[in-house]
Amino acid sequence: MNKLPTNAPANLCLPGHEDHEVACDACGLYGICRVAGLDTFDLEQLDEVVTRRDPAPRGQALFTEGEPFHAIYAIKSGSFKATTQLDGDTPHISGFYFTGELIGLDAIQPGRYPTTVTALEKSSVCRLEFDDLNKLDKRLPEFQQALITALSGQLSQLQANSAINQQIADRRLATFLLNLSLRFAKRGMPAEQFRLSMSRGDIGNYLGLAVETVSRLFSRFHDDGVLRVNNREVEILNLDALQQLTK
Amino acid sequence: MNKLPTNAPANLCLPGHEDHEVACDACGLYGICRVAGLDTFDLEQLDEVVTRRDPAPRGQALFTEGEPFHAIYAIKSGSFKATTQLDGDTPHISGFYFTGELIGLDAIQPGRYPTTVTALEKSSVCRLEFDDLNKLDKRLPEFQQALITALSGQLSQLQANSAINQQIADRRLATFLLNLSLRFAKRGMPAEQFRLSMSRGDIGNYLGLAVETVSRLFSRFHDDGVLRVNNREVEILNLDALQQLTK
DNA sequence: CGACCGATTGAATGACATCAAACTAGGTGG
DNA sequence: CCACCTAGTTTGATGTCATTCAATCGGTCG
Repeated sequence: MNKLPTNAPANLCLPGHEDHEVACDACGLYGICRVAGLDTFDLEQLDEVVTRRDPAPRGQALFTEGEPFHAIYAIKSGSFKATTQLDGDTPHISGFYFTGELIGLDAIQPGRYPTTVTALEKSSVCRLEFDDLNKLDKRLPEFQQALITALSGQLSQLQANSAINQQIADRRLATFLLNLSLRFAKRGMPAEQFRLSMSRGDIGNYLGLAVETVSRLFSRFHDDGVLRVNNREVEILNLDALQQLTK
Repeated sequence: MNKLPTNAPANLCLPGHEDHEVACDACGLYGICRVAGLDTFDLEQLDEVVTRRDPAPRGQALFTEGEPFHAIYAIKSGSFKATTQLDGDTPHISGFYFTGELIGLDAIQPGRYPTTVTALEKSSVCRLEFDDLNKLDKRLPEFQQALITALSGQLSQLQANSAINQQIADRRLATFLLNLSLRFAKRGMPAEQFRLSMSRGDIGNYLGLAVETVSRLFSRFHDDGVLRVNNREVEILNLDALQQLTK
């Protein structure tokens, strides 16, 4: 199996028309776009496979749980949450997606989207229609290799995050914050200062903690000098201490 | 992209030399073996890509955390646990693998195995060496498609299992047991009666609960008529009640 | 400016961890 | 084959920590 070069020459595949957008070479679809022939600035070929959508406002759903799979998405700007409505109960948040990350890979095999994915803020995405992939023809193996890379990466990241099952609330929130920090850094954003696009309620739901507990933990981390927290603005002041909490 | 037929004609790829082994058409590697040309009983071609290993005794490691990725494995018989040794702390169990399932898919992208995987009982595996895949040549796209299917399936299953983060212990254990039941059923084994190959300690570690709590829950489920529990032997008596507990 | 939603903080209840001890099963060696 | 030993499991009593209920504060939008 051919290995995909991890550091290929940077090349824009689509011009950004929005501020704070991730450049294509820092995007989870990059390897895929590149393979699809989108690294040459040929808009005609481009439109056949990847389409750029109008920005989605906060709360808008990209797709809904149970909907037939048709496309995967890459986030150009903004962020999303994935929820499952297990029966008539309150929905459960199974994950968050940020700028540069891929959405929908977990829908390929089941053939249906297992979650509803909604925008946490005004967000824009690139959309890769799966039915159009036959147009790739000879480049299919390369494309598949890029897809396998992305899939395996998501799988390992999800596994690594399973320490979040730990019983102590400190540990869960610390793990969560470090995970966010790592993902931001991976896309070239500051690792130690960021804005949470999700509410305390969302964080609590995701971590299996009460809203009040999350709030209290933020306050305690703040008082202990680990974080500087101002509403949704977070700055990591003591990285070591935060990492120590995850152990 | 070509769709892989989900119900292909059954064909053994390797003769079982051990009791209780899963048949190849119920194995996670089946789609992959089939594509690799192993559905014809050609042992010479077979040996180039998939190798059958001697049964591993309980406690033996298939590979170790951090080891360079070289192969994926399919379980012919037995079961395994995946652990991460986060720093010098006690190891954390991130998942279990059972007969017919694939191990190592999460190592492709990082290029290293993110966990140590050890046998919970005497177990045998088929091993697919990744370096040998160039021998597949023209069948590579088919193989890749099978791999993508397997990866996406694992990803969606892992996501679906995230409800295990919920705070109530009842819910966690019920979710865990139903997940096991589903996975056994998928391989043609009885869904309502099975033997746990892992200890109470392992279950507690995985779910983020104390051993004593796990034991108490089993006792309570037993007393409530939801389960019949005798040491590691489990029988689900009231499926509805168990499903109700997960909500 | 007032209403509403999200975030914070306090006090009381309840659930799970911890400590401790008895019991069981499986395996080993005499 | 049996006695023993060890690891695993179960059960009880106590303490701790997170949830729950409740009230207040702050920011945003109409």
